[in-house]
Amino acid sequence: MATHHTLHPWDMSPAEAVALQQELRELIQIQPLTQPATTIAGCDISFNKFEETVYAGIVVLRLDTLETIEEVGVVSTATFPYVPGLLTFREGPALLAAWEQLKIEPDVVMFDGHGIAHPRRMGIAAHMGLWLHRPTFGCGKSVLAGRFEEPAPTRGSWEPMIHRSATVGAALRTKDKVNPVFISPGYLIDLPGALDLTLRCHGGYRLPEPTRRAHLLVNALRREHLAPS
DNA sequence: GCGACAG
DNA sequence: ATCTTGTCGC
Repeated sequence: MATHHTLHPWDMSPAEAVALQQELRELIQIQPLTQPATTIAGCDISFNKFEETVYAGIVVLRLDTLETIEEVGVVSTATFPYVPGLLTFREGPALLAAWEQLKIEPDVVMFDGHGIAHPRRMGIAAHMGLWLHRPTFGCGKSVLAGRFEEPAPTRGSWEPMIHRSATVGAALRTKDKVNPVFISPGYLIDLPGALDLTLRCHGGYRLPEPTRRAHLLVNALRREHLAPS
């Protein structure tokens, strides 16, 4: 099964988490993929409002056929609250637990959230890349940091996301006339590479298949947990 | 000081 | 994120 080494503890205050992100940002490497990817994983979390139980899931698919080749789900407990900019501290631990259950080691990982399109360049995709030692990028449904111009209405059109004079991601139209998604590299991949993979994962919906299937998986896991059959 | 603020 | 049905537009 997939493994990872301990990078840092998770039990800390929001202020300490911010300080840790400032240290970790120095480790981020944005560069073209060094190996062509064959498999891609999508990660997501689901939970009931006001409850601490979280359902984390990862779906692995082949990039050429978009066929699902593995999926794992775990039930865990979140201790950290949701704080904009500190999402990793709430969802990261559960996702790592799910990762440990994988038999396949995905070539690249897509997250529901941002990579370096973050106030401190340490969105969940960037942060998890450091833990997984693997190319990662984020596909968010809304913006956390940065500004952008509206991309043309046709699928494939995109406009850069600018934050403090730097291009940190892109607003990408994954389907004609639907709101764009926000793609940003996290680790060991660059923006062109992340955009290419996202478009290759099109299954007819606004959200790319890895993240979309992971979302369906964790919601199913949560509901069967409430109503066991 | 005020507004913004991934999931 | 989650709670939820129908409905307007392409």
